[in-house]
Amino acid sequence: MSTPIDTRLKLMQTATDLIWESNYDNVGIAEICKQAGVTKGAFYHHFASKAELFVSACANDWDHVRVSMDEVLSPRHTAIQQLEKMIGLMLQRQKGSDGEVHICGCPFFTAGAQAGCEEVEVRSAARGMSENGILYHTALARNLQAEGYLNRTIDTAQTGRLLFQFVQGLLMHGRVYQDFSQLCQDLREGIYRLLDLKEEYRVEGKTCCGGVATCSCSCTTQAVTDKECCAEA
Amino acid sequence: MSTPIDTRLKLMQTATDLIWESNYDNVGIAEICKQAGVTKGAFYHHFASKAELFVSACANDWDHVRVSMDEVLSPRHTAIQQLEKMIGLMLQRQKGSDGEVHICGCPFFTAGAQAGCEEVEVRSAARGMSENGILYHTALARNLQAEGYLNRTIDTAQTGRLLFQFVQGLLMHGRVYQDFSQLCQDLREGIYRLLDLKEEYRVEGKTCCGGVATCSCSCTTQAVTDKECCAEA
DNA sequence: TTGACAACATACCCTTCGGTATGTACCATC
DNA sequence: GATGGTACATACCGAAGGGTATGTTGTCAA
Repeated sequence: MSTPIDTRLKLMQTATDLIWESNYDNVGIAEICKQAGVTKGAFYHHFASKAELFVSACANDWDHVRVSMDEVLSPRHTAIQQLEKMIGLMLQRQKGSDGEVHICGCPFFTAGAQAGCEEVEVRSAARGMSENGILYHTALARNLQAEGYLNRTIDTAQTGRLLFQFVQGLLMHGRVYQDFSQLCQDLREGIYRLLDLKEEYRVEGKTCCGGVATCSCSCTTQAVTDKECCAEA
Repeated sequence: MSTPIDTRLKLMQTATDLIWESNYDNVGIAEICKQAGVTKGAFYHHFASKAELFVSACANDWDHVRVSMDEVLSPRHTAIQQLEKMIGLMLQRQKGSDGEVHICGCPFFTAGAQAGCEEVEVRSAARGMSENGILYHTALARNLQAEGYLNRTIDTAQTGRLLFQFVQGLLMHGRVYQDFSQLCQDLREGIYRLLDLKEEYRVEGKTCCGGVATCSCSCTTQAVTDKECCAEA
């Protein structure tokens, strides 16, 4: 027997999944309810509106992502390890729970861009997610800078923005083309260039995730370097 | 008295404007007709569906943009002039006809990302627009490489993709934050880093378009360098 | 003059969607 | 065992959206 908490979580999770694969406007409450196996009555018992569901789903998703991100940026790792882990995390997110690759970008950022000029709550939530992302990218840039991995002194706040913006554009592009191999290569190359990472710390993207549509390697959050990640190759 | 061609053009132009400021799903045929000053009967006389209008509007918009882009990449200009002109063109596009700044990104790329997994015609048209954009960015990278403006030898096709993806991500971000000054700075800095442009050819973004919400300088397609652009400052 | 066709205009249809109103099963508390 | 609140389920509503059916007007060739 499911508890009210279960129902609420199931709705948020289902909404995240469906919106991720499509978009906020395209996903109806009816479909969310159907996929979640609950009725509209249950939905409106837990959420005042579709927008409120979205905001809650954002918060819920971020709660999970934040844990991974905090682990990635843990002081236990060197900055270069943090970078590799961050890249692994981004790629990992584009895989479904079944391991199949489906590049959908970030569900909430995408939705924020989608929502046009209306629905302030939705835009505000998406904006908050962006700010979170930029914060972590900025911290990563700062760490890399401090530990001497970069060729020149950079404005870390700006670099955080540049990294975030690039990654979002990349994922949007990947969403259209669904070429995971190219995504892997471009992600690495773009990040390296935006950071101006010293040559000796760069890893050739081509050696990793060389599959065309599905990725057979294990770029999980556990992977530290590309070589470790693709140790079996 | 307006001709049928006028009506058709007006519908495409209005659709472009409205979709640019909102998104494909959010803009209804009724509103497009209302803004264009025609009736639904006229609309469906010229277009079989909303999707067909979108595809036609894409083609129409690209016809205009292509002319500017060809001028920018004309062999009459040095590669560094081409780069500066390209940057100017991108920023120029974020201004309305009244000169007021409203960062909306690229209407068609955005729509492509928005359309979720449905509406193949729309996705296909948006994809075509991306390919056009990448083509021109690749050519620019090739020219810069050939004329010795870059620090290292790069894969120009990949660099074209990276530039395009970054710019799209940047504009999406700008769409949310509407900070034109930051957009100018980040656009320059990101492009310079992705290209690894030699230091002496880099222009400080801060000196240009320093306004917060509105840009008083004349970063038109005519501007060649930042200094020329902001000559009056 | 008339037939035909392009170029609309008006009214209407059907589906979908977000949201609501109301009913009900269950469970704890007094 | 009556009461009340939580957690739903069912049925329904009004608006909006894409699309259609049909009527009207102007033009032009035969």
